[in-house]
Amino acid sequence: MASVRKTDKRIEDEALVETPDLEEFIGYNLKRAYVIVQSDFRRTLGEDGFAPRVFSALSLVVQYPNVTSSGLARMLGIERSGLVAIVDELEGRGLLKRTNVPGDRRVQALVPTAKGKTAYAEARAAVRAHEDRLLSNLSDDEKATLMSLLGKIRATEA
Amino acid sequence: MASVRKTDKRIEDEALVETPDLEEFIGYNLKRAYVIVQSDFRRTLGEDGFAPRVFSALSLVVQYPNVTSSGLARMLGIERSGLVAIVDELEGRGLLKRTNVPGDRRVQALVPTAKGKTAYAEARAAVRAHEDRLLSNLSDDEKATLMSLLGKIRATEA
DNA sequence: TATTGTTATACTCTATAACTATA
DNA sequence: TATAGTTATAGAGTATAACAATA
Repeated sequence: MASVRKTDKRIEDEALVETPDLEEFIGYNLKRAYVIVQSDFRRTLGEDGFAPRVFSALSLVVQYPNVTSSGLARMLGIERSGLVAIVDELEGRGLLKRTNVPGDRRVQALVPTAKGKTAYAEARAAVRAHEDRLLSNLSDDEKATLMSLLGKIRATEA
Repeated sequence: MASVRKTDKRIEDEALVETPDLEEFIGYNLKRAYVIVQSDFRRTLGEDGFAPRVFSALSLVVQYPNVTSSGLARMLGIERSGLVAIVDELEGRGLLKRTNVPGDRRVQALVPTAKGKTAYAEARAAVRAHEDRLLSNLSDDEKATLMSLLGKIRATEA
């Protein structure tokens, strides 16, 4: 039964190690924290809500109208082949349109629709609410410090 | 050509937005930072090195000898079915052994081999070197602050 | 030659559900 | 009934390589 386990050899061994090595690594802590935030994001936005990467893409399209898929890929730090499914989903939902660019027929400018702008404003509010609620045990100062330190890590990127 | 792009409409639009909404979200910054650290981890440990989750599992097996797969799953926050491939790899490399536990024949205690302990010590040193190098633009104080803030996020977990 | 968007493909990580052998 | 380990399976997310159209 379960109560026996609390006193058996395996758990006694655990008690001998105060802090596992693992907890000393930034990478491990970063991942565990990221998983928590991401899964709360998905839970909050729900089945029919945006996945994080789709939300990110929509955000950039609304803020940078006429951005291209390749531009989006660069900003998001992923390969441009990965943008196809994301843009397909957003276009399929009627939130943006692929439009031709006069002067370069290779390129498709991504333009948010009115519906897309509205949907983004609502989703942004939902995401803000999710982070405010989930991270309510961090003060505004702590959040700002965290952002700044994460920014320092991001600044190491090649 | 590329130089034209710097003055076309798409990039002019970008200049109008100082800071994209995206950058205000903890989740987004957490993910970007995590991707950087994780990919440097993999690059540093190399083709035949441990993947992050395999390193994590080995670390816990070395520090908690006789831990079970289910125990590992709980500590790592993943489903126990996911441990099978990880433990298979570590056992296949001769770094741990699945051993029977007298008194409960359902359970397999995971015991690190001598080779496993050595391999872990070396990998741990490599991971520490990777983080020290990658995060050299953060002071020790900043790293400690970051850990503490990530710990606050982890503390929100159900 | 180089770039854009795209397709095909594969790999990693993870989850869910069900099975078996035990308890 | 419940738990440990396992299998089968599926779904994200991502990458690489190649292609057609265009520059």
